[in-house]
Amino acid sequence: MNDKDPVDAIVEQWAAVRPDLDTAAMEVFGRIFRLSRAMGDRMEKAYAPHGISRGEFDVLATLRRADEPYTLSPRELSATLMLTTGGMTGRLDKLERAGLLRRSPDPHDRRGLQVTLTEKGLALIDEAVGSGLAAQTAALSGLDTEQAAQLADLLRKLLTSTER
Amino acid sequence: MNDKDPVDAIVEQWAAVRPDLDTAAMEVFGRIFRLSRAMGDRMEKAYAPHGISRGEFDVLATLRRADEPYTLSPRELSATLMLTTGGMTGRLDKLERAGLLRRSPDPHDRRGLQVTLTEKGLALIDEAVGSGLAAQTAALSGLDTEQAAQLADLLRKLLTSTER
DNA sequence: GGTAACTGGCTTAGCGCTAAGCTAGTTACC
DNA sequence: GGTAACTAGCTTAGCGCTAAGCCAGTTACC
Repeated sequence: MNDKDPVDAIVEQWAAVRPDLDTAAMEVFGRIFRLSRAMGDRMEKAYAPHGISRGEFDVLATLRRADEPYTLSPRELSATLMLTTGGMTGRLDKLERAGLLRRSPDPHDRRGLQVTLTEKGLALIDEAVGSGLAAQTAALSGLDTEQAAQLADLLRKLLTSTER
Repeated sequence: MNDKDPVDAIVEQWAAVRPDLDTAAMEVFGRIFRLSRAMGDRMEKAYAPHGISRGEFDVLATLRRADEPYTLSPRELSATLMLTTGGMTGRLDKLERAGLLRRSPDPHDRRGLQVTLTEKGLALIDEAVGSGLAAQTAALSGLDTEQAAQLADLLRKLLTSTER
């Protein structure tokens, strides 16, 4: 079963002091937690040279995926990024100050805003997304193509079954 | 290939606006990020009835796994939990105030401390760990035993190849 | 045995988030 | 057409973390 990893060590410790526990699920989620944290740190480092944080990347990337004219409302952004509106206000403030996006009034609803990528924001995200994907691809290189596909499939199954 | 999930949707959007990008690694890490966040929220809810947060659970669980006499130094705790010493000071303060652990001087090193689980802390963690594992087991129930084992194996491989 | 480098735990400032509440503007309904 | 319920975005207080720096105590080395 390959080398032991930190999660195996924890599972063994539990087995020693609490042999009654069923730790099977920990073998999956314990690793997901650790991978998420480790990879999150790497993404942060991958984006840092572009002058943005991971959270800010997510905002720019969401606008980029919206395609021309790269416009969404703060509400749409906070919904897709699972962020409170207060948190989104802060991110937009920083990105607007950096000249990467622009807030303008929504012509159809005077309560609302339109958030649009600037030229500078578009150029930056188009570079940064490459750095991020490269970091992820490198981290995945320990698995061959078939294993990676199998892993993605199992994770999709777990995600859809969990999100309900 | 099963149902589409949110990560599939994002991958498709990227393919539409930036068909040059290789998004294969995103299929793995995008799901790991989402699962980690969703499951993290659930763990928080699983521990809340016991009056502790997830971070506090981790401290108590690490002491519990240390076995009798359930004692470690703040330094050891912050190292295994990948936390700065400042962050650990805060967690220990809260848990000590709640009577779940005790700080006492290290007899061999007057700079150091020994952190020990109290009776109350031991009783609490022994209950809470069951709630946490139950939540994880429930979340994993969408996969059969073989799929779960296969997923755990692939994640172990990814984790060990990544942590270097 | 005295000094320099290091280590353990704590404190502080700063960051990014949430939860709750606010105001301005919109929708539904009688 | 007037009121009640709702919605968009922002503000504030509070939380938990990190990074940096501090002091007391320990180790290494000449």
